[in-house]
Amino acid sequence: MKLATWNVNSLNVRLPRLIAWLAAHGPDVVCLQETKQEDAKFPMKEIEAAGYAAHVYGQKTYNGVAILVRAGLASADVVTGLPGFADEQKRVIAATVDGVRVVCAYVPNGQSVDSDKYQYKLRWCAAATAFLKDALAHHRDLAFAGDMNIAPEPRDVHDPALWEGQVLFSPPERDVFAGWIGLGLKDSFRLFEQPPKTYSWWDYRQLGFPKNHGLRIDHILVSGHLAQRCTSCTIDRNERKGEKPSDHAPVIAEFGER
DNA sequence: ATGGCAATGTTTCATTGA
Repeated sequence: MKLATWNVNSLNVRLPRLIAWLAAHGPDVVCLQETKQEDAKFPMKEIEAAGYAAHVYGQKTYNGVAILVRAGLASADVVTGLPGFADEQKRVIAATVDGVRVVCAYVPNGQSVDSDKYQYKLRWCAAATAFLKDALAHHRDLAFAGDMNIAPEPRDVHDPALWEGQVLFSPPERDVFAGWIGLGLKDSFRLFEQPPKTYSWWDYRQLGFPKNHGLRIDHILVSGHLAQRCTSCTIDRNERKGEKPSDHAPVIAEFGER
């Protein structure tokens, strides 16, 4: 199984790139974030024509998530939102695909550590941790994939001294990520040797990408059991190039047969 | 080959992102 996560920063704008990317990579499951469109406007026909079914949980302008599943693969038990956490913002969708519980998340950005949005981020993350703990108790094979808006370690930040204490790289956020690892989840990217200075997001401004001023904030975390059959995890930085790229690159993990 | 914000919605600027 090949599973990807990609913050597309508007599915409407990124649809041509997504369709081409699906054809080029042939993933089995794709977790999308920041689709920014209501479910009624989701391009179901185009996605189906590309060979995928879709579970969607969208809203206009902000947020919105979806899980694409390659045609022929069964999926079940779709859940949206974090149970018990009332939230106007549509940030989570989960489904079981080919025996793997796939949790697709768009973690709040937080804006800055002194903002209300940062407090919301931390509350949201606490609810996510509880949700994951419960899900792990029920699913041996689980993948938690998405835009986590947290760079877990200094090596995931182009300039750790500059970013220290800032939103996306503050100690409380890193503690949240460490807590997910504490649940038994593994960062699939770190299961393998990786090129240094590999990131998943680059600011559109200030030559962020050409200077590789990036952060690794998009992740595929996997349960211990699923980690055992993980054979690769890569970030497709090519997708950050060219016409109208998202500011995020896709992350792709592959898993061997059960 | 990768380039100096982008996307959205009330536009013609404000808000958000990270």
